[in-house]
Amino acid sequence: MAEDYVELIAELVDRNDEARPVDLAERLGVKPPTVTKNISRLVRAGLVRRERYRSIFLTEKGAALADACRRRHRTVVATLVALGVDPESAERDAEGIEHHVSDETLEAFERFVTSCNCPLSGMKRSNEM
Amino acid sequence: MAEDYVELIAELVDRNDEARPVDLAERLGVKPPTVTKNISRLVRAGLVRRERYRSIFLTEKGAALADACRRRHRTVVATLVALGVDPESAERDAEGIEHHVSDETLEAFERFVTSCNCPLSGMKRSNEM
DNA sequence: TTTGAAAGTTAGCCTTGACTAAGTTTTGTA
DNA sequence: TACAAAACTTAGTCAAGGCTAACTTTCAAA
Repeated sequence: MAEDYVELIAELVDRNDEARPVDLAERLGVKPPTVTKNISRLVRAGLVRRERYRSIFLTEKGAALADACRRRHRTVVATLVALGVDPESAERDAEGIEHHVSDETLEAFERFVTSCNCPLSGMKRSNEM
Repeated sequence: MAEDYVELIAELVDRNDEARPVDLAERLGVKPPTVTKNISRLVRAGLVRRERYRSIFLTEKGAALADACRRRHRTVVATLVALGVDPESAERDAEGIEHHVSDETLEAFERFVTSCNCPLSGMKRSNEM
């Protein structure tokens, strides 16, 4: 849960200079009270800071986690695409897959996408039957 | 949850001709009461049948789900290995990843592992730097 | 054949992550 | 500037999935 939240908060702050609970709720497909409750957990975990009725921002620790998550997310998406998955499905599946990718597997993914010199469509052509 | 259970029940029945709660608990890393409760949910879902104090077996519906899960599991593991992940990590990561692999992504994985004619070590050699 | 240990179940509790309903604060606009 | 709508929070509920403690059933060995 924490990973999805900090990843999205980082994205929203990048884009809008703030992360509002209402936008988090919309993007995560949950209702605002759920966001309030989960943000409280992230505050307790030292990942975000917040003032009541105000937007949410990452702490340094939260920002570090978000960076790692976003990097891993991009690697998973790139790997799926390189394997021939269309970008929309890749994006959707990566959302779930990324939380189960160990450091070791992530490194293998990185080696793989780096070794294909075709950043977006990947090895598609050479893997098709 | 259901997928992990039916997959494991199928494996245990294959190996021992029955799936005992105590073995399920051990393999899933949970306590026996947790298994009892979850098996009740699977009975409600029509995936397994059970008599009190007896072993657990899959219904036809459960067996079909188990087959699909085991096939998908093998494909995910094979894909990770082909990507250069060592077999132990691949097995571990697949356990979590498999639940987030859509049909479309699964097909891409199948095309990929089929296109490498090296079933176990995969494209490792050609992907190494 | 009895009996004790192993296996299984029940009851009750906890946390997580979702929800609705209802209240409070903020904010844009008339 | 006042006030209605939007945003946010609080309170209370629920299901899933975990646990321990305590009870019942099964089974094997003496």
